[in-house]
Amino acid sequence: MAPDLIGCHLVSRNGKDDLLWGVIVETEAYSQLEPACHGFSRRTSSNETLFGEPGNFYIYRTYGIYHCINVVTDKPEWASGVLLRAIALPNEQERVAAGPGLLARRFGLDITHDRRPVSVENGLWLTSRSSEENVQEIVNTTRIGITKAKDLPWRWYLQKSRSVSKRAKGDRKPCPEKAWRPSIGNGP
DNA sequence: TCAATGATTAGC
DNA sequence: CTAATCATTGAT
Repeated sequence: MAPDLIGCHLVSRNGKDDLLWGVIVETEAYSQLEPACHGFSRRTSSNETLFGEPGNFYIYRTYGIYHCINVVTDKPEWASGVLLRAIALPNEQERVAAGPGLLARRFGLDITHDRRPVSVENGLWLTSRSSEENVQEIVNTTRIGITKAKDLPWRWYLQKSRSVSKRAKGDRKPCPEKAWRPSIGNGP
């Protein structure tokens, strides 16, 4: 799911003529089976969404000040999701959505949006990838900003995008192509 | 109840 | 490199 979401759009409708959208250019995968995932430890009220229905947004507060946006990807009881790390806005002049915290801030999303469905009705949804050529430029590396399960190659980003998160560029070597598809499962 | 930490970012 | 800042977690 994580590489598949690269090139897709995140769209937010705040009013009749108020549409905010951008191209997802950086994602990370998290699975219940590995300790970096919020669903690795026992099910609690705070990670409940991750254990719930797929197709919902899992949004949590991090480091006291920011929020991170995830898409729940597995069936109930199978906690796994995709973290949206960076989005390229159309006509982008600045790095406004480069990094998960900045992304959430730019789209005005916080804990009150947690567990809402990915849907037009909800005013927040995803679209299909605009073109196949984007896929050719996807880079696969290990994940960022975690201390556990550092070696899993579960981060993807568009090479050409200026909007990947700050630590994303330079400091990580691309992983072998065969690592694109996780070798371990996405659930128990 | 308390101390430590974190899927972050900005600033030096 | 560290501060900011607070929900969550695990130990006491």
